[in-house]
Amino acid sequence: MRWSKTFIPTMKENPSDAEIPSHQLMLRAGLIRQLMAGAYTYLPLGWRSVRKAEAIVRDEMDRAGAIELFMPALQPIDLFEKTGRKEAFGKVLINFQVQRGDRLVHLALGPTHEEVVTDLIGRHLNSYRQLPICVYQIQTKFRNEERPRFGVLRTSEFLMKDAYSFGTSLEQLNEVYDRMYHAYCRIFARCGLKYLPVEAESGPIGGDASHEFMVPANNGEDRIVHCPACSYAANLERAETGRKPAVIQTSPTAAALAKVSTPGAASIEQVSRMLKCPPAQLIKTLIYLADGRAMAVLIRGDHEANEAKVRRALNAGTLELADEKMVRQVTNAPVGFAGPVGIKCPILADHDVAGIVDAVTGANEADTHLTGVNAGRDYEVETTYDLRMAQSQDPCPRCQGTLDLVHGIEVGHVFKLGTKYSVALGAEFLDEKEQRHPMIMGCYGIGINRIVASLAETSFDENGLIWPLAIAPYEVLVIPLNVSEPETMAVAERFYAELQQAGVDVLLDDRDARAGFKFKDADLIGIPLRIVIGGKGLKEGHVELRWRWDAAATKIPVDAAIATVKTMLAQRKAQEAEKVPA
RNA sequence: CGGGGCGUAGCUCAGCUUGGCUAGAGCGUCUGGUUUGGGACCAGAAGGCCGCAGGUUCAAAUCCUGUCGCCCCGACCA
Repeated sequence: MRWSKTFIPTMKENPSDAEIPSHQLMLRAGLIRQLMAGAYTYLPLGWRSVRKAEAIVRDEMDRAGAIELFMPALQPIDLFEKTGRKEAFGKVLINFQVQRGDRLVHLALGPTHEEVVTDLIGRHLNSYRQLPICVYQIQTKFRNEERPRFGVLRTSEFLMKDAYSFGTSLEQLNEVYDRMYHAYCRIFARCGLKYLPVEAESGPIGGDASHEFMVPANNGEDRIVHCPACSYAANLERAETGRKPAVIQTSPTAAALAKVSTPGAASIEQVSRMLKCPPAQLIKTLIYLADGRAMAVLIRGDHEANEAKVRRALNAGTLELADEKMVRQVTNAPVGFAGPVGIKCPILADHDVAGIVDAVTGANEADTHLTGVNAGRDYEVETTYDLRMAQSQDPCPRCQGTLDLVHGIEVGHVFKLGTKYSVALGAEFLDEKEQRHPMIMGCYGIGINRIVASLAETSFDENGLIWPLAIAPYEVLVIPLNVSEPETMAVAERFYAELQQAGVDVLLDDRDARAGFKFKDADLIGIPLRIVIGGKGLKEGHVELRWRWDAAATKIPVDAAIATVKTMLAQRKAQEAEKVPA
């Protein structure tokens, strides 16, 4: 492509409403333009990168045995009512009524396609002989994001690869799941991303039923813990810690229990300020309803409870914070003054709670707290549990290492669904014994735009983007220094034609602009290999080749240049391919 | 949905506090010339419903009310 014939609106200055690198660079490099909050146009350069990511995803899905199809974004609302997801999605589901003849049709724009695909497969596949099957599509999804942000990272309309597997058994599910997991590793590696598969909340099936694929990035919205020693990784909701149950014994130096008046101080922060003690000295007493029964959960004041862990520790089906009435019932006090001493419900304590000497807790009495509270003496717990969110520096649950807390961008998710949708929509099969069973499903998503955005977010320098060969809009950029010099242009045109013939994605900067100007643009849009033609170099018979990530260019004789470029590209591709798991 | 910020030229922003002549600058664009290896220089030009609506006033980019949009923090995110 000739630069003068395409559309690459680069910008020297940062638009004021872009704050994170990927957003700024994608705008400045002419990859995207915003239409409204949460909706972006992909300009020619950006779209080429998206298409390359899409091609890699498609290639690997096919390789993993998934079958491509294409479902409508328009869906009847009834399907979402049948699965209960109209309520579950709430306002996120874009849906509306349209007039059709004399009636109204209620439609939704697909936020994902479990309903449609389950309905489809359930209608047409009925026998265990036809299973397992895994289908996928690459398609625009719609979600009315409450708060779109970070440029293209969180939008209301986005390109997603979504795959769905249907099988007759958990074994079949696990087999597809593993294949998808492996395909995902290959996809992200081929895209040149540094990625981390992390354990995620797994819903009804339990176990290792869900993994998110994360790209570590400072501006990522998700938080993940990661052990550099053993590569354990999990998202924050899921992350275990390697802390051990505390030995419950009262310190010999323990102070006496004392009541203090704390009028109006109902939060950790208020109490800590009023009593001039650090939050870590306080015990947060949260009253939960576990399957309808009240339960006091003790967490150190500076920590955050993890409800999923509490639910697992209790083996409870449902867990919710108790309302004010229930809190009054078990504590005889308004919300904010609960404590373990004398409380009228069972107690569940986090590991870090029992070791606090002379803790401060609510006194189960309005406007009053207790000091000198010690486990074993003032309240009883048999053992302690891992009930809080993991933190940086926590011990690793799998090895002797310590955990890091990093931010990440979720680019993919594999999930064992089970039978939730097949039961709701009647997708059943007959087994060998002519018995009817719901199909066992898995779903597997990849945010295509996020692949491109997370590269932009993690691969750049002060001059602009740095694309890996696999996702770069063009592989090679040919820059004639001076387009009005016939000798220069003759070489540039020849290179351009020969590279095109060789199947190389090449962009020719044929603009009549100064060299420095072209160099700045070249660095900004980040094409991996740059060929500079003209000036003294050409008179001496050579051109310059430079990788975007290298500091200096190499001089190559004009006649050897094309062969060298081909070799360099081949070598680089081989290098990038080395990182892809077999 | 709670909190905060911002809407003036394609982009970045000044002007608004304390109302007053024809609304400014830099970058970009166009024309001509000089230049030509890291976003050049000179001369000239075009480009504005000062987000929108209403109000106050002799007079509004500026003050008031409403509204729309965008950004950020938080809540939310199968």
